[in-house]
Amino acid sequence: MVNDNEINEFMPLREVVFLTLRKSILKGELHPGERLMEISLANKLGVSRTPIREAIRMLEHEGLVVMKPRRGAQVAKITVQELNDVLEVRKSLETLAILKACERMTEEDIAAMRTAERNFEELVVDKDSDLTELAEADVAFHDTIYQGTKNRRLIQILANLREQMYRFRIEYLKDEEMRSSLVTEHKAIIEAVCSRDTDKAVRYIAQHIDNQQKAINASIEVGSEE
Amino acid sequence: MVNDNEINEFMPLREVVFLTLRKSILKGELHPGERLMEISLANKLGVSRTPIREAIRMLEHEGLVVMKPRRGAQVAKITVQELNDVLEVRKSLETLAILKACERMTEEDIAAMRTAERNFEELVVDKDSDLTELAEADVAFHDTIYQGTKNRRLIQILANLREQMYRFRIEYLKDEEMRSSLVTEHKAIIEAVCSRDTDKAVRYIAQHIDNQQKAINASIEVGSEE
DNA sequence: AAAAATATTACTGTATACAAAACGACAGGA
DNA sequence: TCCTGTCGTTTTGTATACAGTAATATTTTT
Repeated sequence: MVNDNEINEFMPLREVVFLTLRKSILKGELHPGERLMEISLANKLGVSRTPIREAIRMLEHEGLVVMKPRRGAQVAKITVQELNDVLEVRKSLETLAILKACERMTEEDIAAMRTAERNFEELVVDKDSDLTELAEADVAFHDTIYQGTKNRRLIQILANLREQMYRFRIEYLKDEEMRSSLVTEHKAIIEAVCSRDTDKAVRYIAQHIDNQQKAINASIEVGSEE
Repeated sequence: MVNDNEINEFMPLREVVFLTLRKSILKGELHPGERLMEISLANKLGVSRTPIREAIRMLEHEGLVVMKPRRGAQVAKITVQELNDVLEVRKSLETLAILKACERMTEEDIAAMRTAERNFEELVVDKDSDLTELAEADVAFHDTIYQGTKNRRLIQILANLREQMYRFRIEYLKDEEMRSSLVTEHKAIIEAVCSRDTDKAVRYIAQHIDNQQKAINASIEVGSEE
């Protein structure tokens, strides 16, 4: 069960387990509400319970699993309410981010942003590109903006908030029309940042998030099986 | 995520250890850079290494300790840069919070806010009140505002950001004058929220944070050993 | 046959045991 | 003196053992 995504042989097992479980949750292979049982996970991943438990502590603090006392961990279920809470915070912080990015992005940062956008666009044009790949490209684009803020804490929090919604982002990326409008929005954002036009940038990013919110809320019936 | 302040009989040891260690770090009993050695902690707290390790995983994700590979955990050192990063994010989110609090606070919420403010004021008036107590009262006041937002995620993130700065908050609370100006600012905020005057509220809270930032930066020489 | 009581299982929570890496001290050689 | 290699200690990382509890199955009683 090797999941050496990008990192070396000497990573502690708890990290490997953590990354493996997180990916499984985000990709939906582990369903919300599903119990994470230590022994079976340990067997499946070929490790002992100790690294499993430590990985679960990390996932717990990341909000991807919740603990039921004496019943162990289960994959966190996200309600519409919680999703909108996240989006409310995200909108505020994305606004802060684009503002600071306008101030602080270097020429190299901007070049990286353009490149990321082109990658995303290519995948959108290509009809039969993988959804996961597409999602990652979108993530990469936004990451270039986050990096441009030069604020480590902001980068970290935004990455975490995004993660909470990953499952649903994949959902709405299925919509063909949505994808091309994403490209348009990205380009508008790039232009605003390039000309250091903070007002415009803030407006575009707000719209971008609002559109996401609408799309996500539309694509959700969900909510509330215990 | 973990906010059970009630230490009952049935709380897992990892929680007890987590709370204990966190308090020690925040109160400065464990100094930045100090190593957290599992066996000695286990002996000191009268438990085995397992709950210690799980608590450390939680502290790690909370940002209060950092892991050095194969060297274990040490108390996180915070640089001026990081502090300002945190404050930048905090300012944005405190603004969001006061805005939503204006919208959503019930009469009970407002009553709780007033009560918390009175408690804080009493401690300020009392010349020989404990600094820790004072800090907790300030925390309690702001918590009433956070609660008023009805946004769980926002509450959680703000609480975490505040925690990162706790050590320095205690520092600047030592200043006599600072304390009374805090009372004034709190009262202004309360009035703004009561009259649902979002503009005023946002202005006051921004000023409140700015003052904190100035005070903290002034009270810091620090920065950069190792 | 239904409900209550009891045994059984399965899992978590905690402690302990073991392996291997990192650090420090000391000795020997250039 | 300085380098270097080895040994012993300390400490982490991981595995396993044990205890207690919640859930489930089974038996008993009515």
